Amino acid sequence: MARVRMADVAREAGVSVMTVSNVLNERLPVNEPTRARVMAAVEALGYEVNLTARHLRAGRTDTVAFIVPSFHDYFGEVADKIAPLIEAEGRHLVLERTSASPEHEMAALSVARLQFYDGVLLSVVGLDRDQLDRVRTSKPIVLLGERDVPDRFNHVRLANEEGARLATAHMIEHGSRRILALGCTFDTAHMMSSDRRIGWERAFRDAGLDVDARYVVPVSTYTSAAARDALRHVIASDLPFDGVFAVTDVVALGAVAALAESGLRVPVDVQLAGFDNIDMASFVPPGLTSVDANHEGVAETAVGLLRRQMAGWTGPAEHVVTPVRLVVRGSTRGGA
Amino acid sequence: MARVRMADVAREAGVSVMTVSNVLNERLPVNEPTRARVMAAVEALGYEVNLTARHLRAGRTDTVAFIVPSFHDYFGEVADKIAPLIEAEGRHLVLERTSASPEHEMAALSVARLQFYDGVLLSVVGLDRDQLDRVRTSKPIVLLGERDVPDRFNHVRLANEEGARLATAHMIEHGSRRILALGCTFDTAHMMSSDRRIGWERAFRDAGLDVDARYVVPVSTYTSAAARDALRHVIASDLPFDGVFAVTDVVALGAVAALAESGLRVPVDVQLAGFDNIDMASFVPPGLTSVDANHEGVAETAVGLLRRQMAGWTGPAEHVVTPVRLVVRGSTRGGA
DNA sequence: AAGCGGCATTTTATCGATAATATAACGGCG
DNA sequence: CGCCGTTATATTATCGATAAAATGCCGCTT
Repeated sequence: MARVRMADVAREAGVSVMTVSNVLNERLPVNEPTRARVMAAVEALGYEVNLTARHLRAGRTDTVAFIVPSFHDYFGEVADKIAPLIEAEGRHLVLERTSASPEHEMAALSVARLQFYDGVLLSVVGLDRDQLDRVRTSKPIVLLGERDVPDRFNHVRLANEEGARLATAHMIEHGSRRILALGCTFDTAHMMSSDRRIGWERAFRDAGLDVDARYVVPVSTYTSAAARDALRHVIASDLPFDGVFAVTDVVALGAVAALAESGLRVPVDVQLAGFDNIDMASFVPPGLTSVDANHEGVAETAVGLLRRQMAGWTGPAEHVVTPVRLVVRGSTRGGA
Repeated sequence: MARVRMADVAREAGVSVMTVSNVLNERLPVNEPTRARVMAAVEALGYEVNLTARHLRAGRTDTVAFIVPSFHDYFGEVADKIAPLIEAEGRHLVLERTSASPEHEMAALSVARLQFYDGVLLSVVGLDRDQLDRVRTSKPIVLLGERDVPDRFNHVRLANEEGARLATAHMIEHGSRRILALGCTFDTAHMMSSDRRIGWERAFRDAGLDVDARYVVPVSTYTSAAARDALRHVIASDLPFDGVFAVTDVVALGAVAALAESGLRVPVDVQLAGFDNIDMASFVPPGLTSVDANHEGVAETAVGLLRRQMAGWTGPAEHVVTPVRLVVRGSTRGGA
């Protein structure tokens, strides 16, 4: 592969290896004629630095990893927002995935893997506070996601509860009284969906209405297919409902399918709102009302914290909750 | 970071560094008592191997890169299919992105970056045959995508023309005569959209119908937003149409939005078919007829070719065209 | 009892770069 | 004219592992 070594360039240019290194890294000044000879040799031989050797010696990779549960949908979109921010600093971004399993997440955080990167952004889904606490590394890390995390980690998360409250309150305001919390759960092991359930509950309480636990409908996975199946069951069960708060837009899309096949009209018979405001939300008729998770803001905040850590900041970690806002579209009655 | 070195473990266990290495890599046999002492020392010190040093010495990273134009939608989904196949072999998969620019793609193929990986899967979008021909490396590489590539590279691509033909013929068969080719182009610089245009044309010819170039409607980017805008223009222009073949499902989703806002009913007034069969396609009412690009098959074929190359195969490269099939749903009249 | 083969372990050399330190060349100044 | 501080380049040591060769030890053969 990198058949040409720095030593070959040095020989070709009639200088020492260090001079070549100095020319390429602009560390120590090199006289112009020498410099030109070195550059010519580099060109002639097609030399490219061995990044692995540099890494071993210099301890730097100029690479940041974004470790996600899976590559598609939400995380792919966020990754596309993060990439330019990292590249603007002259670093590379690579994605790794964990399959959302705690073992894989721990493996990704193993000292061994971390060595490859100057910094790591980790979307935590499976690990709990204790497991995270066991991660001992001085590597710059910023955690993303809804789990509870140890104080010493920088952490960026969404205002889940507030977002769910906003969406639910909006549907209550426009006449719904029996709103399913699709994909929500009472299981506090999954913070995202239980936080959003709490927001859904609060909207009811705030409106002076009762909360009915039967309206919390979990899904087996956060996919459209599982959501569609879960909602089909509800429809078949005769539990009456006139609104659906879906825990994510992907789940909401499953709901759209189940509602359509049962002849339930959106938003006339059933109002529907999702969470994340992924691209798709504006295009699925009649437009999906969704809580904008502010990907861009999350990306900027997280990268900012990571940058600070990589620059050597040693102050206390920050725990940022980025604000959300409701984007109203045709799937609720306030929409166009 | 990796503060604990193999030498520390060796000292703790009272053996040489090589013995530790042999225990961990199971290269040479080690007596059980010694082996146990080493393992105990590893545990006690929390040692983890320095992968960078191993890479430098052993020339192996056990990591494969999938280099994509962008992280979201199609590529994210394919990546999720590829990951388990790579992991099944005990390797890691990482994603890098190129922003679809030729410079970035070349940079990704630079000798320097390639060193990090044992093999590379590259989705080619921007590079032409000549540029690819300039890539000189013996690193295992498999190219994915619709560009024309030099013979020496393994290459997997979809049956674009056939897929477009299938979708268009299906709509003709069910009564459409004026079918837009949304997102298609006459510009042969973009093979994917021109190949699909050719398939669209062939369906017309096969049916004994004339091809009208006005029905080829390009989009500025392959996004739903651009597609919606392009279709709005067509609707406003009074060019009559009764079918839309969208060059991708994402483009089709934009079409769904434009049709819905103009009150055009799918499939009664306008039939619609997309390409890729992404997850979303089954859930957007009334279900999007789409050409199944057979992600799974593409992933398996590509990984198979890569595996063979990484195992040392030196025979001629293969150029595989994976078959496609039409998945009929409610957006065309043959559907449920 | 000397010699030899096999196994467990250690020694040595190396992967390809960079940080720190050393040396050579040169010009200015008293 | 010789001493000294700069500047340019070269040497040396090192990052942390692994491949290959060397050593030491044991029992077994003859």
